[in-house]
Amino acid sequence: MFAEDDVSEEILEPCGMPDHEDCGLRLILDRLGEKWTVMTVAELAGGPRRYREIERSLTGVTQRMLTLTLRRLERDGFLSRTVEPTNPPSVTYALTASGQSFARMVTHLVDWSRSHKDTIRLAQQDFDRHHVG
Amino acid sequence: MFAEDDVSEEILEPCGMPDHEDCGLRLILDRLGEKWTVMTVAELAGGPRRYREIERSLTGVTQRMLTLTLRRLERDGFLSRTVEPTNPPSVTYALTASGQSFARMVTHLVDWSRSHKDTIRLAQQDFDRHHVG
DNA sequence: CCGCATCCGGGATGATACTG
DNA sequence: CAGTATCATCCCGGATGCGG
Repeated sequence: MFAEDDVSEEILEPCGMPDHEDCGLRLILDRLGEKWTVMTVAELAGGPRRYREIERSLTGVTQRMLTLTLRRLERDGFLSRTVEPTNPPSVTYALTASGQSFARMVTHLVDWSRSHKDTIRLAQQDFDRHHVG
Repeated sequence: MFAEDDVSEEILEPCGMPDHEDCGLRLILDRLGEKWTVMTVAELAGGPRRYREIERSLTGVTQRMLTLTLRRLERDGFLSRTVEPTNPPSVTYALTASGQSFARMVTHLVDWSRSHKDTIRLAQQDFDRHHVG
């Protein structure tokens, strides 16, 4: 996938512009741009997890940001939140069908990143050499 | 592609965490999260463009943001910048091979967004109804 | 035409403390 | 355990003006 063959003047939708609002790409891009979204989805792709488990797996996340991230993913319908009214309480998060589809799309991104990161980093180093020294 | 079938506990790389820095996903996510990246790449996917042409096609972009966006894409090796030393100067931008691959990956995102935006918007409306009254 | 420099506001993120 | 509340901070992005 993501072969290096010709692109043949393929026209992308300039989503986000007045004429193309309905593509909904910004919805996804904004969510992807947030710092903890991908890692959270990645963790939940391994199966349902409790709040504390997710927190431990996301090194450096604060409770505030984790809660915000989970709320937004829940709002998008990507994950479900199940509360066990025990004491102490237990809250379990799990990907929905939509969330699993989202997770699979993220996998494409990860694959693409992995196979291009070296090229990109080299290009950046070249650029930086030519534009400072 | 992006079928709704089972996800079978697929494990995503939690890129960005200490143990997984090398996946390079943040490189891409940060770039995608920026406001004008996708539209710029989309415009250039239609062929080489001059600065002024890109500016006109990106409704609402400021010169500052367009220049920043182009610089960062150039730094990543996604586009080339060719200066014609005429008067007034003429600068042409074009996708590189790497940039065309990037553009194709973006197309996947666009396709996914388009086919899920309704579901997502509905989920958001449901959530908002249940969480405000 | 193609930029760069400067100032500034707002949203995303982080730190810390507190609660049922 | 699973959050909420408050304050501090950083950076993206917009507005504006100048320069080659």
